[in-house]
Amino acid sequence: MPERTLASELKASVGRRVRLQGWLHNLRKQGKVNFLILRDRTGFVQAVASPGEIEILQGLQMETVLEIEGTVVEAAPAPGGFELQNIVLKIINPVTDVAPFSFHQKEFNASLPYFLDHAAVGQRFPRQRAILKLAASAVEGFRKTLRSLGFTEIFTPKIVGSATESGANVFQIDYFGQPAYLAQSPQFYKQIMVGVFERVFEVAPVFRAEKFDTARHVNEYLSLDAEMGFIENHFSVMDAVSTVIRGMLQCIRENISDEDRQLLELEFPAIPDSIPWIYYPEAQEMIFKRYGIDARGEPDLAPEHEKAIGRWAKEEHGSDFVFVPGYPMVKRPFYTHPSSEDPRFSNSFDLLFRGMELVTGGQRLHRYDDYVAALERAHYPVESFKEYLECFRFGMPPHGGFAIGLERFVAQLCRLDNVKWVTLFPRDINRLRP
RNA sequence: GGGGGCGUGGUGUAGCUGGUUAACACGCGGCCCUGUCAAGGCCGAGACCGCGGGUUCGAACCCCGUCGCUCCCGCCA
Repeated sequence: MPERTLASELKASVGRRVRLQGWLHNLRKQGKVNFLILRDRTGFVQAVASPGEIEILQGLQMETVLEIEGTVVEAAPAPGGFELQNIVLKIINPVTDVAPFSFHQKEFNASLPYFLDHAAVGQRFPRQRAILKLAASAVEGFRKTLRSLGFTEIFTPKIVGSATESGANVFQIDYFGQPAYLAQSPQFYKQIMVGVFERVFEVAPVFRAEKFDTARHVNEYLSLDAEMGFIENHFSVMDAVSTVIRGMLQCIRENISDEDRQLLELEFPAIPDSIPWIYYPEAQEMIFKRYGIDARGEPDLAPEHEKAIGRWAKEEHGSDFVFVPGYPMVKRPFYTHPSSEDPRFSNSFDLLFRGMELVTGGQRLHRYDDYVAALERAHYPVESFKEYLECFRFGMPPHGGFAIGLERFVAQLCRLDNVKWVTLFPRDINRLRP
């Protein structure tokens, strides 16, 4: 009995008797000649069968797990040019119920809520597999690029004793009788680790107890975090972000198959050698003058403003990405480093991707006294940040970092209308399962 | 915390200026077909139109309530 052959290896096995295993993806019965499509992790294989050869499938449904033994034949009319003939089928695990989806349909005709209810099966859709594979490549690119820049990967706790930023928006849990929280961000830990490795990154979920129900929020998402020491200012961090984004796109480009690329109708984004940037107040002036949207003086950008800035970047600079540095301090967390020119504004930035906020980053405070002052200004008790602040008493270099929302990156890249298509089993305001 | 939209066979939708056999596509079952590839053709099963109440001679279609889903704003990745 030959070893298992994969769909992708068919070409190399012409003329040989092979054995494939996978799922019954489709069965086109047409009398004397029938076509059976088997799906495995590498793709699809067509097998030609006589009525007698598929008799065993009587009463069975799609997604039945099968073994097909057959002879590989080069056949011009077969998809891909190769197919199996003279087959012998063996049922590995029969399916008798009708699946909630028909995966072989060209059109993806499932609504998001129905899809999510049946995501345990729905993720088998070729389109979903393509999305998830792309997400994996994005993360691989993130890791690869940062490692090449001298960053060390770290793993920080997700159960924490105090809230990172405001105290609101955290999930509280019962930790052996005392209150604990799910980490909203690895912020403190990655800063601490700058004192150890200078440059660190982490790929991990973060938890946000925000009661939002929008196409771009989920309550648990994958945050691609990085933090680096010995920087000049936030522009040093922006340079790193540019390199990382480019590395992620490059890795996706290298790994994606032509089939997946077509399936997703993937359009690689326009990313010039230097990603354009526009200062926060200038961005507000610009969208007022250019698009008549008045957000001047407002401390934050609304989605509408981000879309306008994204449009401007595309029209003026041919870029799907645009940095907006210089957000007002009032809207940024206490550890944010103020601008040396105007302390009302910060050395922090957002990166917009096709008009959506994708990355937030910036320079952090690095002197102990500055932290104490910042915490007092924000009316936070210094005491509860004591352990976090300890590292700043023993020498921290000027540093900064950023966080990329993976789901948003992939959703924007694939032009999906909701990040939940990208999130394997999304946790949202009213969905805790599957 | 505010605001909008939707809720029709298993799925995705049409019907919604009220009129009584609720339509289409996919899926499902049967039959036909020796080259399909979103196979095709014919036949068939399957929804009393989220739920409750109201208006009316008559409601999937109008009104009220309720539940569910979804999206937007606040926030943010």
